[in-house]
Amino acid sequence: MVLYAGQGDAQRSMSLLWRGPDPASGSASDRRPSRPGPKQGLSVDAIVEAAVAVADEQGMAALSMRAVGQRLGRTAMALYTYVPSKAELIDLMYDKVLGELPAEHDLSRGWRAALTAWARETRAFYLRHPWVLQVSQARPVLGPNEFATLEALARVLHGTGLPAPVLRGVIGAVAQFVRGAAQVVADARQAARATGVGDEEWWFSRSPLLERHAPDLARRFPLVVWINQDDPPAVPDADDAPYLERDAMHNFTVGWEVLLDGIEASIAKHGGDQR
Amino acid sequence: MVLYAGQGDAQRSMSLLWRGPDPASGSASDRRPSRPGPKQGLSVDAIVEAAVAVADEQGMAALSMRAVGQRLGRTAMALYTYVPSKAELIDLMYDKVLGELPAEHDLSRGWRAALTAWARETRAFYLRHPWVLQVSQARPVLGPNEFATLEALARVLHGTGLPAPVLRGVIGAVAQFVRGAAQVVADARQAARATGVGDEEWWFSRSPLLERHAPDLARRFPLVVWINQDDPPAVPDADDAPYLERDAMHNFTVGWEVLLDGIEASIAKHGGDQR
DNA sequence: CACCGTACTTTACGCTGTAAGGAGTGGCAA
DNA sequence: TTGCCACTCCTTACAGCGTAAAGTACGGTG
Repeated sequence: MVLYAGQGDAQRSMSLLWRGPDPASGSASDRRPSRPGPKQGLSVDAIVEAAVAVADEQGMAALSMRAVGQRLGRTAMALYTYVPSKAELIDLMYDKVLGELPAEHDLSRGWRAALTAWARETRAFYLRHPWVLQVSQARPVLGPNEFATLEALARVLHGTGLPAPVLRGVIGAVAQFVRGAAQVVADARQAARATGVGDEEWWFSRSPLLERHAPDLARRFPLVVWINQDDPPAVPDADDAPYLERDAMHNFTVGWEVLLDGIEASIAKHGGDQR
Repeated sequence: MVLYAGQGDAQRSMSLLWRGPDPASGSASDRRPSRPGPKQGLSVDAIVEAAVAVADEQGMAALSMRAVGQRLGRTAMALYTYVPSKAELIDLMYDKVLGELPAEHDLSRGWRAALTAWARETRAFYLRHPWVLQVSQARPVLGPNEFATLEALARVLHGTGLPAPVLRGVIGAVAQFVRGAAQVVADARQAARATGVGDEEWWFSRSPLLERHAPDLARRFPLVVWINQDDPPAVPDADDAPYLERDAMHNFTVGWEVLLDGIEASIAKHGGDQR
């Protein structure tokens, strides 16, 4: 078996992700208690925390090594003493914030209620840390909190008695739905902040232009017009939310109901042997 | 009503998106038939086509004005004669490739079959142009093909008789599911190409490290282990597909079934008055 | 006290989108 | 025919990015 590139970095990456509690600084495993030279003024934890703050406040695009360094009163290059590269820093950020999600859910009122609570928490989490949505889904980070959140979701659905391969598909669908729904809202907020133009004003400025360039819209795309014929019914949680967000909240609740009913049908089909 | 920034660009953007057939070059509306100065060596269409080619071949990250210019034998700045900025170019790319999607679907065998055909086509489309997944969802481009694809999807589901607000939610869920499922595969391919490490080798290099740093995985996260206990059943379309992609295909079919059953339940609830 | 490993800094490279200004082309009015 | 000038396309420039390379200053250990 030939070993490919990325192996050395994987070493560093794994020990950073799984490093134990951090008494003062550095990682517990590869750090001698005393060493020559100046004292360490930073720590991996401090750097990750600062990076999360930058990303939360200014978005993933503004997350630069220089920006993180500046927040800590250092240059960009100082960070490379603690973290091998920006990619590993993002992995650490990702696994750290995943720790905010609860590991347990109340199953006493059935899986539908528990899964809905999970969805609401996860949605709120994504909107609190919208940059998480830009972390690639392709290869898992394999950090402790990533495993913990997956375990928590699996625990909610395990009681349905669905066989493992089906459960994998259901978990994927559910996770993707919440992620996608949050993405739309996060993108909209990002756009509003980046351009300084809110959704409502944006639409008011586009609408007459569309009318001019495509006056026959209603004839060419009758169903698009029909679908948007009326405002969404009020949604309890989002009375004060701006334009697009109220719409997004409505779509979220409708789509979520569809998904839950679909899971119910799947349980009926594949035999839920437990309650 | 105060008009905000972005208005002037919106003008240009709209006339580029909705410009009629392109006899030789330039846009039909704001281009006089003859003009002083050197002949135009490029055209908006040629630039958009070249940009799509670059993005298809090298990914969104490699799409630079210099790269597009080079493919056309010009410098980056030459493009600015035809296109106001990179943002508008991406809008044009997006609306152009959306034109590849079919506008009609065979409804003779019911909405389930038609919607499934739609999903397969859309998934294949995303994998053909993975960069499309990185175009922001927040604010629609309002181009002709964007309307056309939405109309096509609405037409498939209109026959269910679902009321408009519910249909909006269903359309959103369906579109998000396909987009998310394609995203995972696209990200994986991108990662494999960028790092030169395939999924299988990647896992083989990570697995022993994980074992070393977290030897109690099975005890801490029993359901994560249980869920992945066995290989996914073979899926017809993806026998030759690599590792992760076969898994992704399985999840896609399972999740899709869940979604279809959920829509069925929604029709039963909200009264499908048509067939 | 000298040594030398360490924390951190400065400098540098090639990349990005695009503003600014310059060069050469060619239709049209004088 | 000449000169104008709108036009296409070019070169140059700037501030920003991740990070390699080299330099500086600190301080525990021989």
